[in-house]
Amino acid sequence: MVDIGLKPVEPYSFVATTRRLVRSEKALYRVRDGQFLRVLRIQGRPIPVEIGWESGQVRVQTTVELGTREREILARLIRRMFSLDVDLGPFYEHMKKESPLAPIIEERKGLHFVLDPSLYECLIKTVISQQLNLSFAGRLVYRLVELAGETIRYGDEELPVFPTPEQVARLDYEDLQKLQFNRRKAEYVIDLSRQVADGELDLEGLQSLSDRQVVEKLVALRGVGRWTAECLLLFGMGRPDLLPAADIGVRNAVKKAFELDGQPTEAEVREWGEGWTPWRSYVTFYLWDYLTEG
DNA sequence: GGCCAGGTGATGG
DNA sequence: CCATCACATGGC
Repeated sequence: MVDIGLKPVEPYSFVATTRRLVRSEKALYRVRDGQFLRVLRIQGRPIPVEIGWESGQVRVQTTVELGTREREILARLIRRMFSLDVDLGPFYEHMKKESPLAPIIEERKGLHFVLDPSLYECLIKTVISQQLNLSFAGRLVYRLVELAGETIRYGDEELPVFPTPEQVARLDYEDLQKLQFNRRKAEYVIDLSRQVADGELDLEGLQSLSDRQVVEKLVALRGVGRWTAECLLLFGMGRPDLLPAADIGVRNAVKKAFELDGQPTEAEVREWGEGWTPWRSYVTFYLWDYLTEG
């Protein structure tokens, strides 16, 4: 039995931060009266975890017995995933005179990233999402999880576990084509998983590199372009200053916020974004939220 | 029915 | 080097 309270750096809004999970992460997060339920791997062992908010803290619970070391790892993972140590004060200060973004940002005070628990999971989900509308992409992720991952029982629920690289590496391209992946995407997902499983691709080793070095390493992989590399830096690593300027969502959000007639080009978005340094990831994230949540 | 989705690599000039 | 294209499917 584990019950941990984790205090975030203020300002922090749990409701705003987890809203995205309800909408587009249904494959892996179950919602039960304001609480989130998902399986996290702690030292390779799948642990079902309940995550909620109580009196100013993130409350993490599981009925599974954990040792001291495992509890520490779990606490650290949750702190990283929910960005509990990120101080957004300087971001709000930096953006408060940026018209017309300031009010959009102000409305979302306390909204933080929710990072994926592993870079592998982030990479696979991002590759699957390439060029697809979010709802179809989410369905493909869920089908992959169902096909390749295991499930574990927690109370009266059967919970999906995101597959390991080894589990996906064992699939054939045709298995994913049957799930309505296009041929090339099936190849990307399986080939990348095989490289991770074989130890050719050390994703966690990227953590020590600069943004530029990470992009350089990742775009060398088949199926990974600049957009995917930047998303990994954003949603896998929580790096604060990435601007996926070619991204259709960012461009549509800029169009909406600045009331432009047409979609801005990648170069135009980059030019505007220069003033947002060193917080461009958070601007991106707030723009996506603005676009999807109004 | 056509066009676009939180792109990418293959192809052909 | 740059423009164009296919890719699976769903939503509008």
